[in-house]
Amino acid sequence: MGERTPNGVVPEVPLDRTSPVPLYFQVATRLQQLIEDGGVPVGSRLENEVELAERLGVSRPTMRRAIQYLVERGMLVRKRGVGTQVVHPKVRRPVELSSLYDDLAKTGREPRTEIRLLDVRPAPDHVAEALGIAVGSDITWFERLRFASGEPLAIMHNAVPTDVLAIERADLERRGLYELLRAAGRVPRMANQVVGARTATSAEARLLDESRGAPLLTMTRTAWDESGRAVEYGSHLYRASRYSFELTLTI
Amino acid sequence: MGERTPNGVVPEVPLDRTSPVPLYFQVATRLQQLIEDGGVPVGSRLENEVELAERLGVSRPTMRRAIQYLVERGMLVRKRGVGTQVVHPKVRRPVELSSLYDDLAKTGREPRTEIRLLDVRPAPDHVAEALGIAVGSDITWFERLRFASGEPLAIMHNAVPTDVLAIERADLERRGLYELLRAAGRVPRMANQVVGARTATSAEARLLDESRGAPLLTMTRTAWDESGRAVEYGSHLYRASRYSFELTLTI
DNA sequence: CAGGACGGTTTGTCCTGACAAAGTATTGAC
DNA sequence: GTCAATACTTTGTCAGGACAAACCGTCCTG
Repeated sequence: MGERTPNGVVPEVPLDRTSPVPLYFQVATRLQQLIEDGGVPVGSRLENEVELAERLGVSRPTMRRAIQYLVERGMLVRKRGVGTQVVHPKVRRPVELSSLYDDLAKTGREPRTEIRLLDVRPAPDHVAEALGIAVGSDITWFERLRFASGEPLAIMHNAVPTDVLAIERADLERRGLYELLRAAGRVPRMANQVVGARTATSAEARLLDESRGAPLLTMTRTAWDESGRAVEYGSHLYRASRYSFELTLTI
Repeated sequence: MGERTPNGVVPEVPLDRTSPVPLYFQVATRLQQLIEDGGVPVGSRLENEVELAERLGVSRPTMRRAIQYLVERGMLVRKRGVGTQVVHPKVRRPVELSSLYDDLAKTGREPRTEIRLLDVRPAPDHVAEALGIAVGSDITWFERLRFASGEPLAIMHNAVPTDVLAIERADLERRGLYELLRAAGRVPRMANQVVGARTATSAEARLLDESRGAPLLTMTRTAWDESGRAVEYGSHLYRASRYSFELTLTI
């Protein structure tokens, strides 16, 4: 009898079938908690999905969907004929499409923004191309200086098509661009970024409180909303001494 | 009667039920082709999934799975009560976990590698921590200089645990690290990267054919295989004048 | 004419059932 | 003892059906 007993046993889970939260999600969330809290040790094998579904009182497709969800997050690995294993709970979310403002606010680093320029102008060639709009279409163009905890961190140039969102100077000072876009229902869903480096000109150095020739991280980005419409083009400069990009990749 | 006729009509698809390729994947691939070739215009709405399933001769779950696959790739967007829309076919794959060597080879830029150092040593603190192994465990440590089309491009320091893979100098000269890992069955599936910038020291500048103080892109990365085992730690330096990172993000 | 109620459309969730394919372990033959 | 055939376990794929929830447009009422 080839019984391969699993070593990661999932206790019963209280499910709420009246809740608007889908069943598969309730199961997935509970499982994720168990893994993160160490209730199901890393490297252990889960029970097979048929048993699991039966014991938790859900159908196999629902159980599969919950497991699949965690597989996509990189918490579980499945092999046909073998089983489902818990792997490396540290690395989780694929990549976050977040804004600098959000990142700073989340880590309590008091973001502040100084708007150095804001006007409506026809889109120049490279901006129009990046946004996929006609050259000369109206865009709001602005330059911001971003501070964190009182220190300058980045110079940001951005373009937003005027028919996507009318940008007010006052709003932009208090809230991040992405927050404004989200509030207007223009939620960025996809972005293409190019990250590079160069040295600071004297003008840039002065603004960023660095010396001429200091290393800067450059990032240019185009973001689209869920309907595929380009909502933002950005060309940013970060002080390399204070900022770096962190990202998690999965195949 | 509120009939909302779709404007993106999917023609019948020849499906091969004897093929080992899953049905849902055949459907998805065909659909993807149609979108990329412009057969189904961007912005158009697809027929509803029930009809589509019926016409293609598959069940609704299968049809849903095919559509879901393309939604995850960012080619389609669905809204309950509305339908499925084609969006922006340009931006596709989430992120690729590829190696510099592969990238260069693919674009025909003749990668060449010079191994400047290779030995087995106990893992120092920061490497052990990044790899999640005990301090002092044996690793293969090596420094490589990577050329593209005859010009120096990057200085790469890497560590690979000896029990993951025994690295031979000769192999490394002809093939990329990731190719070696894959060949040994240690396929990298997940990676954590931090990208920053700094200026070159004179030693680094000499190697890279730059001048002292030239901007460099820095990248440190830890990669894991599918079982969650750390297979590689890398600390790389790229000439910012010749290299930048490009990535696509989705929520 | 404005605004809410209503109905139709479309995707989302969930279930049961069945067979296929890939690994793993056991068994049996040589 | 070694190796190949076999049985078993586990995940992968697929079908068909049912109801719920969100969205859109229309109609009716005030």
